[in-house]
Formats: sequence, structure tokens, C-alpha cells
Amino acid sequence: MRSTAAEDYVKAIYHHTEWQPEPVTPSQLATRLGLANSTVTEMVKKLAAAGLVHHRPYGAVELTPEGRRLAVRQVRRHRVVETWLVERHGYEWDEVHDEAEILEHALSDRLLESIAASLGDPERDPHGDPIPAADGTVRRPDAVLLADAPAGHEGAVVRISDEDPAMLRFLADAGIALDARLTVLGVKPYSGSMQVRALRGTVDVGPDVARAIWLAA
Amino acid sequence: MRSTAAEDYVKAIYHHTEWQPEPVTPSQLATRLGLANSTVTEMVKKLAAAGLVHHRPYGAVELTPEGRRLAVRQVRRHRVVETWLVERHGYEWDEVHDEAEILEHALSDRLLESIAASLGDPERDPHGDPIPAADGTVRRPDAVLLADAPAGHEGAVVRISDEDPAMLRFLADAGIALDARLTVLGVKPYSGSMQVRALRGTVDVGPDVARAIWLAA
DNA sequence: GGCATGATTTCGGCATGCCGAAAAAACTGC
DNA sequence: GCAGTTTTTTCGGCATGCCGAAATCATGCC
Ligand SMILES: [Mn+2]
Ligand SMILES: [Mn+2]
Ligand SMILES: [Mn+2]
Ligand SMILES: [Mn+2]
Repeated sequence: MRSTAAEDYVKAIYHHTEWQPEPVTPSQLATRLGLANSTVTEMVKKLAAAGLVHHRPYGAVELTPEGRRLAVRQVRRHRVVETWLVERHGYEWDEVHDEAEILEHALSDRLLESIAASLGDPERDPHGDPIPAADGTVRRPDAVLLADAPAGHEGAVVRISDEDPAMLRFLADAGIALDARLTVLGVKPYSGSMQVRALRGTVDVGPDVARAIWLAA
Repeated sequence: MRSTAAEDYVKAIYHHTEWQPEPVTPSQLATRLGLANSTVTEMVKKLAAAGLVHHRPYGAVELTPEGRRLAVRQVRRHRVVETWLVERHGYEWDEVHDEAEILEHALSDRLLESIAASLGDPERDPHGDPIPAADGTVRRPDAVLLADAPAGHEGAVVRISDEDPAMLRFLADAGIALDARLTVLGVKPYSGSMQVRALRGTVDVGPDVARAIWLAA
């Protein structure tokens, strides 16, 4: 049971706890994977039988150590591929995800490591997500969600969620990229949006954006 | 109907007529693809319904123009990947086939062309097989099968079949590689093997090898 | 404690690719 | 031309992943 489907499921489960550590429910998984709830229930049962996840009926889904190993491996593959596409093939950071989603299952370990080596064994991908090492080691940078940062907080952007390519383009236009320095000016009451100073000027960002950007702590 | 299975089938059909132009039978396809005859019969029916092949029951299988286009595209992808693995990732020529067999289905057109461009748009792969151009143009070098070459014939190796990795290693050890100059010394009666002079000395090659090597005409 | 609501699971079904066994057709040698 | 062999096709079946509809469970509210 290490099909490409299984690889995507454990990756989605891992992903959910990577920045906020709450266990993931089947319906959340279904949403992220774009599948029906019933499909996820069935697959989770198979993953549990294969020893990749823990799951009691009607409960949340959690990775076993073996499932986590597979997930971390898959995350490494995904992020190495994304980095390679940007660094070596002229992709923009909002164009890499779909291609990586497929390639991550197709490359041999040997080829993936050769590509990683040719990139100098990068430690983060184009969105700032940490790339696990080949031995499974993961380093999580200390970071604060922009939405949680108090007025006056100032810090470099260390991660931007790659969920929404359109948002990535919006941010690029606004001059907000990895390593850009941001200052939180304040929260606009009732609008839910924040005022932020970037190098290029002041920007209003809505709650979706504020939950997609992490600043150095 | 352009699944990875369909891509492999049309490629196998194309492959059969690439160097000897006889139409391919279902059982030959089954052998090449490592599948049961019944499986091939069924898939051929589906390919015919999709307009990729012509097939009358109990007859041979031939590509339609559309099937040929898909096959040529797939051959390009396979050979570009093999070339890339050898040129950029330190693979030996006997190690590339299986990885290419998978990757050829996973790369986007954009990425494949970016890789091809980074290699200088190569015209032949590590075994000497011609790489079709991106527009579908195919150039076939004039070549004679070693098995068909008369005693005294002398010419450069322009192609070595990549069917059998062990044979490729044997040939590499014997100093027979792409562009090596060979002279046919003669056929050993009753043994079916040929005597051939290479740079490194004289070699006896059996019929399998003699049918795997093409010399410049 | 009972009940409405939403999440989860079960169930029947579908698509794709594959197989072996059996039936049908096509060759082959005499 | 015909019997035996080989090839091809048909048939029933299996595995993987997916779906929608219906049943079941958990929960929170009164
Ligand atoms: Mn991604
Ligand atoms: Mn994927
Ligand atoms: Mn090959
Ligand atoms: Mn293939």
C-alpha cells in the first residue's frame, strides 16, 4: 500500500498538522484532496489496515510513525521538485504546485537526490516551506502567523502558503515575497483586514491573506 | 483515452515498425509489454474505438495518423529523458530505460521541452535512437543491421537496441559503443555468431547481438 | 433525556487495467 | 482438404479508486 493515492493521503494528513497541530478529520481531508467524504472514509480504512494511520470510527485521523515517515519523504519530494522547477526551469512560484503534485510520485529516489544535490540540497522551497532532509529530519522555523501578530510587530516573511496561486500573484504584485520585511500597522475594526507596511508601501490584507503569511518570530 | 497505458501501447506499436517495417501482432505486443494476450486484445479494441489504431479481428495492429502522432510524441519524451539522465545525472546507458518508462508519462510538455532545450535539443538518445523533433518530425539514419552486413563491411555503430541492459554492459566491456567503428570479419559457420573487429580487438558476437547493432550504411 | 443537525460510514455501483480459462478462428503440414 | 497447432478473442473475475444515496453515529441544545 504505497500507491500514489496513499502518498497523497499521508501528505495531506501531515500537511494539516505542519503549522497548526490539530488532528485532521475525514471531511477536512476530503476537502483538501477534492474527494467525496465516502471516498476518504474508505481509503482511511485501507491506510489503517496498512499501518500508515490510526483511526477509530468517527474519530480523527493521525499518522503512525511509518505513515509519518512516508509523508515526510513525500513532502521532501514535492518541495525539492518545486524548488527545481523555479530555480532551473523558469517557473513562477504560483505555477509549480500541480506539476510537483504529479512528479513527486514518478521520480526514483536516485534521481530525486541527484536533483536535490544539483540544487545544493536546499532547505526551503519557493514558498518558504522547509524541505525535510533525506534522512527524514525536519526543522521548523520559529514563525508567527501574520493574523496573530500584534500591531507593531516587525519581521521577515518566512513562509507563504501555496494553497492559492492567485493570492501568490497578488502578493508578488504587492511586493510581498519571501524574506520581505513587513511591519504590522494595525487591524481595521469590523473589516477584518490588517494594515501592513511592506517595502513598496502600505497594503491592506484580508483575513485569508493574513492567515497565509508567517513572519519570523 | 490518452492514459499512460494507452501511451505505452502506441509506443510499443510504433517501436515495432521503427527499424523493421512489419505490422505488429497482438501476441508480439503482449510479449513486449509483458502482458497477457487477452489483455492486449481488449486494450487494442479500446484504442481502436478511440481512433488511435486500426484493427480488424484476427489481423495486425496499425497506428492511425492520430495514434502515430501520440506515439512519436511519446518516443520523443522517452528518449529526451534517457538522454537527460545520462548527460546530467550520471546514469549509465543501461540504467535509464526503466526510469524513463515512468517519467515519460509524468512530465508536462513545458517541462519536457525545457529539459530538451537545456540539453541543446539532442537528436539522438544514448543508444543512438533518433529523437523525434517537438513538431513530430522524425529522421531515420541510414543503417544496416550488423546481422545483415556482409563480410568486409566497415562502419560506425549508429544504434544499439536498448532492449537488454545486460547486453549493453557486455558491449561496453567489449569496447563497442555508439560511434565505434566495426569491421565485419565473417560469419562462423554453424555457430551463428559473427566475428567483428572493434578498436579493442576481435569479438565474437551471437545472433542476438548481431540483431541489436546497426552500422552506418 | 430527547431530538435535530451535521459528520461519518456503509452500500451499491462505475471505470480502468489486468488475468486465466475456454471458445473460436486462422494457419500449417501432409 | 483436413487435422492439429497456434493465435486471437470472449468471458468471468479481481484490484484499485472513485462516486452518490442512504443509514448510522455524535453532539449540542432545549
Ligand atoms: Mn506545493
Ligand atoms: Mn501528488
Ligand atoms: Mn528506452
Ligand atoms: Mn511508459
